Amino acid sequence: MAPHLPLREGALDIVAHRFAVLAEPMRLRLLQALFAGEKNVGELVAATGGTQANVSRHLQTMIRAHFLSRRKEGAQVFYAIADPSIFKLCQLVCGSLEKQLTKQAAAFGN
Amino acid sequence: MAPHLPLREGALDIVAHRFAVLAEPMRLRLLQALFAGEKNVGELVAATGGTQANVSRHLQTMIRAHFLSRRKEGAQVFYAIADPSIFKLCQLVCGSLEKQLTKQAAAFGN
DNA sequence: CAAGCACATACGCATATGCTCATGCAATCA
DNA sequence: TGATTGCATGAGCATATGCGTATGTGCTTG
Repeated sequence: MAPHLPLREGALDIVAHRFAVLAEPMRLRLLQALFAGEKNVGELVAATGGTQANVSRHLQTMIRAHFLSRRKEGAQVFYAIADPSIFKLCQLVCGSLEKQLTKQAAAFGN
Repeated sequence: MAPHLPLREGALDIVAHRFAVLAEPMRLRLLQALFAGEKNVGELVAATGGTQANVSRHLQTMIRAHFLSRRKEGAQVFYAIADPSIFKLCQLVCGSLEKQLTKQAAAFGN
C-alpha cells in the first residue's frame, strides 16, 4: 500500500512525466499565480506576462497531468489547482534549494 | 523564512531545473537503486540495465544538481543520495499519482 | 613500463518540447 | 445576424536532451 519504492516497470515513466510537467518556469509561474486561488486565462496571462497562446498551452498540459481543474463560466474559463500535493512539492524543492545555496554561500567564508 | 511562495525572479528557473533532473526515468531508476545505499558505477549499471556511458552521464547530471554525492575509492567511484528531500518528493508524487489512478479506475464503475 | 579495468567525456543523431504567428471556435453583444 | 471577445489549437522553427559509439583518463597489477 505505502510507497512501494521498488516501483513496478512503467510506473517510473509516469512519475517522470509528472516531474516533467513541473520542470518549466512558465508553468511554475502559473502555479504560483494560482496558489492565491482560481483565475481565468486573461488574469493568468496578465499575471505571468506570457502570450495568450503559450499560457493556454501550458494550462492544457497541467490539465492533462491532473494538476489543475477547469471551469467554464460563459465565455471565460477558470483554472484552479486540483492536486494539493503540488504545494508540498514546491515547498520541498525550495527548502532543499535554500539549504544548498546557504551552504554554498558559507563555503565562501562569509 | 518559510516558503516565500511569490518566489523572486530567476529562482523559478532553478526550481524548474531541479524538477527537470527528476523528470527522466533512467535517473529515477538510479535513485531507486541508491535508496538502498551507496553504490559504485558498475553496480548501478547492473541494477538499471543501462549502458555504462549513459549511467555515468546521468550520475553527473544529478551530481551537478547536488542530489548525489561522490566518493572515489581506488579506481572505483561510489555514489550516494546527498539530498534527503528526494525521498519525500518521490513519495509525494507516487502518492498523488496513486490517488488519481484509483479515482480514474473508480470512474469506470469498478 | 605495459596491459587492463573503472569511469568520464566528445560527437553525432533522433526526438521532444517550448515559442510565435496565424487561425478556429464558442459565447456575448450590438 | 454580424461583430467582438475569450480561449484553444495547428504549423513551423529553434533549441534542448537522451542515447549509442568511440575514445580519453586515472588507477591498478603484472
